[in-house]
Order: sequence, then structure tokens, then C-alpha cells
Amino acid sequence: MSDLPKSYDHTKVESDIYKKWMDSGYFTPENLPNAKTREPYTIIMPPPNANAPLHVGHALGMTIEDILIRFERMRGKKTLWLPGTDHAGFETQVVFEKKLEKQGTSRFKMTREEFYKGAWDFVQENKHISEEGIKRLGASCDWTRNTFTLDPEVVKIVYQTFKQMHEDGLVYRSGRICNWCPKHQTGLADLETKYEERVEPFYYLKYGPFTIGTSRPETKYGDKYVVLHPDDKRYEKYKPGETFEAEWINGPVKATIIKDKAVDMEFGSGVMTITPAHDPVDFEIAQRHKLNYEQIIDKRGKLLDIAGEFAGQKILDARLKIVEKLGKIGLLEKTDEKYKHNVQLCYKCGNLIEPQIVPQWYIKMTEKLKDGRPSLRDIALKALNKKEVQIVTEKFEKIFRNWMENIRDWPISRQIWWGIPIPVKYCSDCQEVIIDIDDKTQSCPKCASSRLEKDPDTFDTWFSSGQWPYATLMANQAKKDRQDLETYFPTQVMETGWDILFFWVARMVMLSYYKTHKSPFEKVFLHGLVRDKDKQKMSKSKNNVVDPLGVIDLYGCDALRFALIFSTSAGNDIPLSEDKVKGMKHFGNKLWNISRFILSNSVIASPDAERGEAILPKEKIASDALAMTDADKDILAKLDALIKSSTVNLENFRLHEAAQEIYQFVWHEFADVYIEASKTQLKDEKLKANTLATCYLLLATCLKLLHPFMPFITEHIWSILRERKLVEDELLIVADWPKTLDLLEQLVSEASGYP
RNA sequence: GGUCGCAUAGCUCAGUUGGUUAGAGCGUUGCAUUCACAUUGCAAAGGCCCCUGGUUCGAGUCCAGGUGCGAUCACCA
Repeated sequence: MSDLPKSYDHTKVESDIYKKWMDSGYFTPENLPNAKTREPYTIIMPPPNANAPLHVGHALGMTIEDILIRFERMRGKKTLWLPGTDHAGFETQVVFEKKLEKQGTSRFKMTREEFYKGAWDFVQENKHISEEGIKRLGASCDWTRNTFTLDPEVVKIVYQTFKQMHEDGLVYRSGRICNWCPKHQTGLADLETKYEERVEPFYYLKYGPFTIGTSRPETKYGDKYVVLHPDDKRYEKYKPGETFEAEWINGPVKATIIKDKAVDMEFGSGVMTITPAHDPVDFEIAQRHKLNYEQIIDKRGKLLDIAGEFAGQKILDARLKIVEKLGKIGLLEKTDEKYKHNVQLCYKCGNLIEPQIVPQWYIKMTEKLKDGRPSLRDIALKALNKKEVQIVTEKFEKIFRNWMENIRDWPISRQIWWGIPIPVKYCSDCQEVIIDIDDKTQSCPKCASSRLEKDPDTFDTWFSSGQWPYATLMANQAKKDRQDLETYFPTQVMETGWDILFFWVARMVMLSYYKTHKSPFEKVFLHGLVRDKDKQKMSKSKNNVVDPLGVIDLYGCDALRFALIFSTSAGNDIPLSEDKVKGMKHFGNKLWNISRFILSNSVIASPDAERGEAILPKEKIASDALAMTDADKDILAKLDALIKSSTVNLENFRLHEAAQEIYQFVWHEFADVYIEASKTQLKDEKLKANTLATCYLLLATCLKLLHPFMPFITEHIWSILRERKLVEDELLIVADWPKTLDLLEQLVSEASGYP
């Protein structure tokens, strides 16, 4: 009898197997057998946040990437999967600030250096946790190339890109209005804000001869322009540029009439006053008509001195009091109207965005490049048209196009401290802008003044991670004497969640074409969101967050991986339940017991089974073709079909279909049908050898097909087969992917006597 | 308001280019159990594939319209 335990225990083998793989060196492509003749196949890992433990979304991504990498490695590619971790600027700063808050302090009570040092140590402490998590997920990535987004080599590349863009006139600093989060004290890109529907009172105020509507009376201090639609018949008699005296909140003002098509005649009274310093639409109107404007609200969201007795109050606190005052002085005409509109919020803290005029660096998205190439936006669209970048599943390509077509300039500066500082100095005397990527410039090259002021801002994280595919390869090239960029770029696949299609994928495409003239990757595979069994988003507040490592402890990494892949079609959200993982653990056990059965029979029924006989079943089977039973022929034909179809499915990213058909075959064909038939066949001396050989072939092939999905148990069983000299390759991770044998045709022709 | 998507078994979902009796996991019901595995096996129940119309020899799959649901983007005070 077999000496193997009755059930498979993942806890005893997973870490040993990962170590075995590490020791083999096969995660590093140059160490693979016949590395020189292999064709490169590269995936750059989306670097998880160094500061947070992995969540189940990471587990999904890592699993998909690992499946692709293991599949291609077995198919003979020179596979590089480059791991990394992300300093995750804004995200981490928010987490770190919360920690400070708990300690009763805040970044505004520290120097910038103290803060940066604190955040750095915080991240370094946690960084190994994510790396450990990646390993426990079975990721066969090349740790010798592990890269951190703040590695000096990476930062240098980011700086060089910025400098080049500045020389090309692609980046500029502008004092236009931006999204401002009063809590986090930073500007945000449109993408970093969200909208929420609110129903709020809508007030009608008397403004000279007009009635204006507003939901934000507190911003109306200082309003001295009234804007009408040029085609509005009601106000035909008022000419643009005319002025009039109006009694207003803070006393009489001299108001000027402006006509602009931005006004909606149907909305409210069809008349509005503008607050250019705190509203994007108003700002644009002011720009068009070259109007003056004044700051009413400070960066913390409090009213300034212009608000008189309300100065220093938070706007929401002041609103009702101001309405009351307006009523008292007879300016309030109507208050009972409700108004449903979308308010813009910080995506991180959910606080109201208060637009502010703060200088920011922007990248031009729609302007032609100096070297004659189209704009960054158009280059990316062209790449899609020419299929140099393909997004898996067409729907994402459509979404991508739609977003690209409406793109606006990208603000890349943030007023946060944790991140890559913007390498710019300003001359206090002549205002010269100096790009200083080595931080060595001491005096202004233009006027020789030594009064230089450093830009206080940091880059948007996505500006640096948008360069990740080439930056990682270049950084490794700089660290070690390797030709990584030449060898592994462009990469083959970018696998990530669809939620960062715009944040990340779009920027990678644009920046890579800009810098390298090449696409960063051939294909983009987007996975969906992992949800709980009730399709709810996982969140701490709902207490339904699945900790992947906890699941691995309970059911094993293979079970988690298989459960995640099993019903995952590209880009659709995935409900994950404990039952599903449990079911997949059962499947692993099934495979284990198939192996036990075969091994126990190979000892008793065929003590003389030689290695050669076992590993070359095809020849053995062929020579004995006439002795084959229908069961033998049937299962081999099905195996053959499985090899073909699962290979094609994997090639086309239909991982779930491959997983399902392999599952189906192993359990319901191999085990339920063939193993049952073999029990009789093994008792027949004439059929015994052939039956065993068929079992070996089936088992070895299934282990190979399953290995990308369930790397640990398959490698473990393989090692047992190997100990008994039943398989040739030492490690399954580098075994050859099964080739179709066209067995059935061969068997039929031989059995029937025709060549 | 723009864009995109979804609707298939009790639940969660697969179903690539249109092609026989539409599948899986979990759940339900009945039977089996010294024989690899109770983390099991065998069997069963359960589907106008949202509705209407069209294209086709043939539609869950393609087209049009409808209904319901959702995602995402967006400067209407």
C-alpha cells in the first residue's frame, strides 16, 4: 500500500516548495534551461502598496499573472516576472497621517524632513509584509529584480523624463483653478475626485435689477460680475460692459454685465454672478473676459476677511447665518426651492472639494509634440488603432477610447510630502525656472542670484508609476550589468484591475511612447473586482474583507487560486465565497487521491515497472494498441482534446475556461470513469502494464496542465513521482507543457491495420 | 447629460468565431459505503437562456425596439 497520507495537507508543503523553487533559481529567466535560445516573455507586476497588507484583489492579480508566467515558462519562454512595491504617495501619506493623528500630532506640527523620515521608516517596516504575501501566493517572480518605486535609479529616470518634457514644452506650471481638498491640503486630478448627488436648498437673491440663483450664498462675497446669456431675450436691454450699483451682502458694489454662453437660460433665473476663485466654470468665464477675481475661502475651507463678521468660519457653518443676514437686509427673494445636483468630493476622505487657485504643474495631453509626433493622447489612440496595444475584452477598449477622447491636461504636482519631490527651483529675483535633477544648482544660471526657492510639491504617484514598465527594466540595468531594456521591453502583458485603467494604464501608454517610442506592453488584461458572496464590495466598514493569507492558512494557496480563477471571465467582478474555496480544496484532495491510487498500484501490481516504461507510455501504448480497451482509447482521446483546448484557452486569456475543463476532466473523466475502469483492467495480466502506463501518462499530463493554476500540490506530487523515477524532469515548474499527441488517430489507424 | 455594460437552474456565475439533447460550483432529494478519496461515489429534481420583432436552413449567441438593473465619465450657478 501507499505510504502517502490519506489527505493532502497544504500546511506541510507550501513553504518548502516555494523555497525549492527559489533555490532552483528558475524565477530568474537567465537561469532557465537553454535560456539563451528562449524567447523572452515579460510581465511587470503592478507593485502593491508597500505599506498595506495584500488584499484579495492582489491575490487575484498575482494568480492571473503567475498562471500566465508559469504557462509560458513551461512552453519554453524566457519568462521574466518583475516584482516591486509602491511607495503609493497620497495613499500612504493618508494612512501615515491617520497614525500621527492617533498619536495626537499631525504633519502640520512637524518639519517636512521629520515627516518624510517617519513615513520612510513606516513604509520600510511594512514593505517586507507585502513581499512575504506575494511569496505565499506562490508568485514565481524574479526577486533578484525586485524594485521599489523610490529606488534612486527609478527616481533618476522619472526626473530625466520630467526634464525632457520640460525641454519639449510638454509640462508647464499654471496658476489656474484646481480641485482642492481642504482636509488633505493638496490639489487633486479630476480622477481623484468623485461625485455624489445631494439635494440642497436653492436660494434666489436680489442683485441690483436682477435675481440670481445659488446654492452657495457664502461664496457670493465680492461678486461684481453678473453673467447673462447673449441670446436671452429677457435681458436684451442690458449690454455687456455696462455697470450698475447694487446693494450686496458686504455693502454696495459696482457690478459689471458680462454675456457668456456658459449660462443656461433655462436654469434658475438665467442670471448668475460668478466666483472665479472657487468655481471652475466661473474661472473660465473670468479668463475669457479677463475679469478680476478675489479669494473668498482659504485653503482650509474657511471664509476670509472679505466675509466680514463671518471671517474664519467654515463655509458650511456660515451658510445659514449668511442666509439669515441676507434675509434681514432684504436681499433674499426665495428660499423654498430644493435643488438636486452633484457635488465633487475627495475620493479619499469624502470631504467637499473646494476649488482653489493654486499653481500646479500640468502635462499637455492634446498638443502636438515638438518632434512632429502627435499629442500624447493621439499617440495612445493610434497605438490602439494599430493594435500595438490590445486591451483584452473590447468593452474596455471602448471605455479607454472614450476617456482618451475627452482627456484634459494632467496635473502632476501634489501638495503632499510623501513622494518624489519635484526637481525644480525658482529664482526669487528673476523668476527663472530651473530644472535641477541632481539638486546641485546653487545659483540662478540667468541672473546669478543665489536666492533660489525649491518647489515645495511632489509628483502625482501616477507620474512615476506611469513610467514603471521601462523604469524598472532601466533601473535594473543600471544596478546590474544586464541588458534588460533591450531584452524584455516592450513587455508582453500588463495585468491589472480595471479600476486603474485611466489612472495607470493610460499614463503608461502615453509616457512609454513619449520616452521610448514603443508601447510598454502588447496586451492589457484587466481583471474585475473581487466581491463577497453577496456581491458586496469588500470594505472594512462592512467587515466582509477577505484576508487572502488567512484563507491560505485554512485551505491552501492552490485552493484560493483555483477558486479565484474558476469563475473569472476577463473584467467581470468575481464573487468569492468560502464554500467555493473549500470546494477547490476538495478538488486538490481528489488529485492527491488519484495519485495515491496510481502509486499504490504501481508498487503492487507492477513492481517491475521501469522508469522508461512509465515515462514513455505513448510508445508502449502504441506497440500494444490492439490490447487497448475502449476505456483506454476514450480517455486518451479526451486527454488529447483537453490539451488542445486548454492551451488555446490559456493563449487567449480564458483562464477560467481552461480551469473548468481541466477540473472537469480530472474529476469526472480521469477519476470517475477511467480510474474506476482501471480497477478491473489492473486485475487482467494482459492489460495491466498498458493500464498503468496510461495512468502515468494521464497523471503526469494533468499535473502539467494544472501546474499554473495549482502550483504547490502539483509540484509536490511531481516530486513524489520523481522520487519513484516515474517522471524525468526534476521540477515541474520547468517541465515541458504537454503537446497534443493526436493519439486517437494514431491508435485507430494502427489498431485497424492501416498506416 | 455622455459613454459602456448586464439580464441563462434555488443562489453565484460560465457559455470564444451563430451549429446536435444549454453547463459548472454551491444548495436540494434518494441510494451506496470494508474496495484511492465521506474532502467520496451513483442517480434525480430543477431552465418560455427578460419581452417583442427581424436576419438565417439554424439564434442563449447577430440586428432593432422595449423593460429592469448596474458601472463609469461629466464645469450647469
